[in-house]
Parts: sequence; structure tokens; C-alpha cells
Amino acid sequence: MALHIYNTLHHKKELIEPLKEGHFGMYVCGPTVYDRVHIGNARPYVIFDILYRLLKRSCKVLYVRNLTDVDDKINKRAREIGSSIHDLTVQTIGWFHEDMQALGLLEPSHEPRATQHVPEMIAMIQNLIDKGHAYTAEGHVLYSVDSLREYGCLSRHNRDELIAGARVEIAPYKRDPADFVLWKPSDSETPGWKSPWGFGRPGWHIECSAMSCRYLGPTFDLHGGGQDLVFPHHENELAQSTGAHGPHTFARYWMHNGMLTVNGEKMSKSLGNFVTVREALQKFHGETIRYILISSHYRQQLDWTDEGLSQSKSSLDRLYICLRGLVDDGHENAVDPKILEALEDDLNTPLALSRLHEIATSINKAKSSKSRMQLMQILKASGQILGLFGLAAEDWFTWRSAAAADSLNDEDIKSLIAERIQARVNKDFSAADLIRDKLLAQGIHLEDTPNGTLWRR
RNA sequence: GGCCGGGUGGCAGAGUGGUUAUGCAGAGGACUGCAAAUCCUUGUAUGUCGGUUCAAUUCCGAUCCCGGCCUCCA
Repeated sequence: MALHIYNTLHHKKELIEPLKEGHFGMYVCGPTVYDRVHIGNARPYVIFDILYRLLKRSCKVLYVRNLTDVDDKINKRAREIGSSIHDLTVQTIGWFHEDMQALGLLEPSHEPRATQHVPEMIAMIQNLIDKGHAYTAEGHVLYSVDSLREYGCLSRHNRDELIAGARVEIAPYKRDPADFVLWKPSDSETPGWKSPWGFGRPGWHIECSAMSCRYLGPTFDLHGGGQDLVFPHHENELAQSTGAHGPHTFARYWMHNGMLTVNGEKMSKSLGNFVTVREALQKFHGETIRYILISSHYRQQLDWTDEGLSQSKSSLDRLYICLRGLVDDGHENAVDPKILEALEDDLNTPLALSRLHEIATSINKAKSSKSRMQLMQILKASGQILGLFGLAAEDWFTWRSAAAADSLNDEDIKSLIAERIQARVNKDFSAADLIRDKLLAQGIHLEDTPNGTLWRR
């Protein structure tokens, strides 16, 4: 089976066929760098990381994920904390990379920054003006949604509804309330660039149109992000790019992930109900966070709970227990075909995870050590396409969260285990059990095996 | 109001027009000094009401409820 993905543009699953055989170009909207990313922000990055890993098996993939480092929220935050915009964005980008690394993400091919592509944006805006898709008004350049018949086709909004929408900002310089800003004037306090329309800065959407074209060309394969970007961000990107490069298609496939919720409500900065990736990492390993993020289908909503995290931890423990004793021969191992099949069917990660557990069961039931080892290698390779099993099993079991930094350290644990072994040799089982209880109270699980006592957190 | 998605066992979460995943938690058994891990067994799950059908959790319609978007959003 070949890869099928649900295309937002056509509202159905479609066979993915690259524009250029053997090559694949994808663009994912990255963060606006004024603050730590939260778990909801991280969901698409994890999802598209898995798509990237899957595609890389058969194609040369150009994966572009931008960094938005010019935005009014950045300006506001910099003012609030008395930092320069440059320092704020550089620091936030550093945090972002730390968080993404902790979640086990591969680096994209390109991570373009908006501020480094202003000339491309200016050229594109000029192009839109020349083609009659944009107009200038009071130092602004606005996109005229009226100029593009298909405006609204991605989000299925029609023009009448947009005009009726109560939340549209009706600026006096707009010809139409639904027109959106391509370029706006800056004063001496806000960052800006010289342009044919005066000193100013780009609007929100133009950077993605300009940068996707710069790195992937006017037509490329797949564009993705969260469902909340469908309108207005992606609709407007589509309008800009189509206006500038039409009639060529912009992105051929659009892919959007469902929202993360907390107590059934969307996790968002404005509601204040968000958990930053950083905060979650204080208590749980990045792989546990990744596991919960892929334990439901990417287009479904996912409710973020502590219960879900601990279930994910337990599920991962089971898999890592199976990988104990695996001798990695360094060979590229085969991924289980059923897992590939699940992923190729619109990235069905929960089904892929269930298959991982079936393999785990067969490992535990394996009769010969040879077949056991073979299955272990399949399990590891199969998990890795999901971005799991980035650690050796023993490192997974001994990992200690920052939140538990004052709990027993490895040396304490080892010496208590040694004490207990001595007690068991002496048949002093009550002393041995006392030590075991003490460790368990600290979250340390012991396992007596024929080859000695194993422990895990 | 418009557009879109969803309601599955104690919890999480897939597939599927008939035999009904997977994990977590629970119960019983095997194993163990006892545990743990593991294996085996186990649990009358598909919001409600209709329709189509030999057969519906799955298809169709209605209805109730929940969530998302409608110019801050991943």
C-alpha cells in the first residue's frame, strides 16, 4: 500500500504522489518565537516528524519548518520584559530547539527565519500589486480577496460569511473587510525594513508564502500545521501564492492536525490553560510525551491529562522491558510491514503502537533466543520510525526527572540492592523485603531474575 | 448563525456490514522465598430514536450532547 493522507483541500484521503518522482517537498508552519512552546504547539511537530521519517524511507525529502521572528506579539513581549527583540528571539529559538530535541525530533532540512527573507517578501508583495491582487492604502499593502475567485476554498468559508463575521477588524483603509495585511508601517519603536511603500514590516501570512517558494518552489507537495491555521493563515497563504504564481498550484496536499485540549477545552495561550513542553519535561521523559501525542490519531482532538501521561509511561515501560538485553548489531533492521501499512494509511499511529505491543507479546513468548533477538530488532526498528526507542533500555529505566532530583540516586539504589542481595543470601527475607518496600516508596521497582536483580524507575 | 470534527468497555484508543484491536487499571491462575516481570484466563463497550439489510458499533436519516474554526492561535 502506498501513502495516503487526508487532504484538507479535498476533504478526503488521497494517494500521495510526489510532484517529482523520488523527491518530496513539505512545509510546516513553525513557532512564533516570543515564548516557550506548549504541548499543543508541539503536536504538529511530532506528527510531521513521523511523516518525515516515513517519507525519507523512499524519497529525498526537503522538509522546511520556519521560525517566525517578526511579529507584534514578539514586539509586545520584548517591551514587557525589557529585552531587545533580537535577544528575545534568539533565546526563544534556543529553547525551542532544546524542547524539540527532547521530544526526539529530527532536524528539518531548512529552518528559515522570517527576518532573513524580507527581500523575498517585498518582491512577492510587489508582484501581487503588479498583478492587481494587492493595493496600497495609508502605508499598508493589503491583499484584495475579491481579486481571487477561489478565495475561501481551503477553509470552506464563503465571502458573505466573512463579511458577516463579527470579529473582522474593519479598518477604514480596507476596500473590503476581509482584505488582509501584506505590509504595514513601522515606527521607530518597532522593527522595520525599507520598502517601496515606506519603512514597515510584513503581515503575518506573507513570510510562509515567500519562504516556501524560496526553498520549495512555487508548487510543492505538502503543507501542514494545526487545524486552527486553516483559516485565516493557510487560506491567506494560498491566496497570496496563487495570486503571485498562479495558475500554478501552491501546495498539492494540505494536512492539518486536531487540537490538544485540557478538560475538553482547546489548549491555548489566551485561555491560559497550557502546559509548556518544558514543564512537561520536568516530570516526564520526552519519549513519554511523544508517546501520548501519537497515541491518538493526528486528526482527532487529544485531551491532555496526567492520567494519560502515566498510562503512556507504563506502556513504554512494557516495550522497553522487551528491549532489555538487545545487542544492537548496528544493522539497519526491517520495520514491521503492518506498522508501515498503518502509517501509510493517513498516519495511523495508534494502530502502529498497538502493533508494537503485539510484537512485544511475541518477544515475551519467543521460544528460542535467536527468534527473540530477531523480534527485538524488528521492535526497535519499528519503534524508531515513530521516533521511539531513542535510548538504550537501561538508560530509559534509570532516567530520573528533574522533578525527582532529590530522590535516591543510582549509587544509593545500587548499594541498597547489594544490601538486599546479601540479606537474601542470608535468608533474611524480612530485611530484604524492607529494602524493597523502601525503594518502591521512592518509585524504584525491583525485579529478581536468574541473572541478578534489575531495577527501574 | 455558518462551516467542520467527534460521542466505543473503569480509563485511553483503533479497526470493522457478520467472527468484535491494542495499552493502562482490575480479578483469578502459573511462575517466585514473597514480589516484580512474563505467560494463561477473565470483563454482557459502541450517546438516543428510527430506516436499509438475513445481519448495523460500522451505511442512511433524525435527535441530544461535546469540541474546533469564523482575522491572536499549532
